[in-house]
Amino acid sequence: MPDSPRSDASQPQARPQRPKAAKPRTAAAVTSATAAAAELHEPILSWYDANARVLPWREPDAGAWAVMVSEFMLQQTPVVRVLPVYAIWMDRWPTPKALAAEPPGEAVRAWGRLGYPRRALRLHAAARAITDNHGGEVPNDHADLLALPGVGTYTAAAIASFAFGQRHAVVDTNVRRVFARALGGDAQPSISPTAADLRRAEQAMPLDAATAAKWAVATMELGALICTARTPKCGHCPIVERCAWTLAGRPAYDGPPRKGQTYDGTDRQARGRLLAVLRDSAGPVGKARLDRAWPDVAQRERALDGLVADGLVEPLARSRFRLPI
DNA sequence: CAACCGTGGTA
DNA sequence: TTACCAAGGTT
Repeated sequence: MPDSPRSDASQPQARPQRPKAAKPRTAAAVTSATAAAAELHEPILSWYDANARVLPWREPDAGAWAVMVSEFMLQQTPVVRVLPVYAIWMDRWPTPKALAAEPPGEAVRAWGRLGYPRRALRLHAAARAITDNHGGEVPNDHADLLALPGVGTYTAAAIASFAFGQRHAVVDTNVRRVFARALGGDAQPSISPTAADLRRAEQAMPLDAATAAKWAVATMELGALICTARTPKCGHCPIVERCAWTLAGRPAYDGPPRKGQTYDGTDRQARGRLLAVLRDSAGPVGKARLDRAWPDVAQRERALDGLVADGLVEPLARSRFRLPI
């Protein structure tokens, strides 16, 4: 069932071949990296048992759809803001079929102010794909998951791991940061995910599928609660004694500057304002209403065109607009 | 592959 | 107050 490469140190010859020509690595180096990571397993798994947050999508009876919905909502959005929207969403659409039966605009409306509303559109499209191609059941195969709209490397691995107990490297920003510090000795991970991040996570995984699945959620939780980006709570960290960054004296971040994302006055903000008008209106809206939502004409038109092109807004006759049906 | 895509909380 | 950050994906 698990389709991730196995790293069986007892059989160096059987090292998984990597089609994309990674740097050649000796069996000894692989064994060494795996062994170092293995010492982190017990402390992190025990810490998770004692400190995991109670979240609705982690309940034993939550199901794969619950996991999938939560993963979409949690893409770039904090847990506390997801919780209320998630509850309403699951109450209204407890299955992929239920969501698939509604127009995409209803998904966009229910998405509320979670941000990145294209995620709502993609989740709706994924629900229809699941209904059409998978009998209404969230697929358990990694490749099938990856083929769904809005499901990338991380989300496919997360659903396969959290919902189906499979062995996959689940590499999000939390995990990248935990490993960058504990194994790499760096204050922060690289700006964007790298192949090295994935390789490191694969080597660090426990071999047993069930343990690997728990390891995946545990390392994420550690990054979310203890090994945080700004002021990590190293005093409460279960692996502080083995953390390469701590052992190095916690040197400051010295990499390239992180891209500061401004928001005020951007097209993104303009799109958000326009879409908010449509979300808050039961039916179609006249152009004049949208004109009032953003002062700059050129930017407003560009934003509206973009929303229409993305399928988030549907143009009607006589300069009227609505959420897509 | 760099740029784009929302929103709100916090140090 | 400004800047950074939050369970990424797509083009």
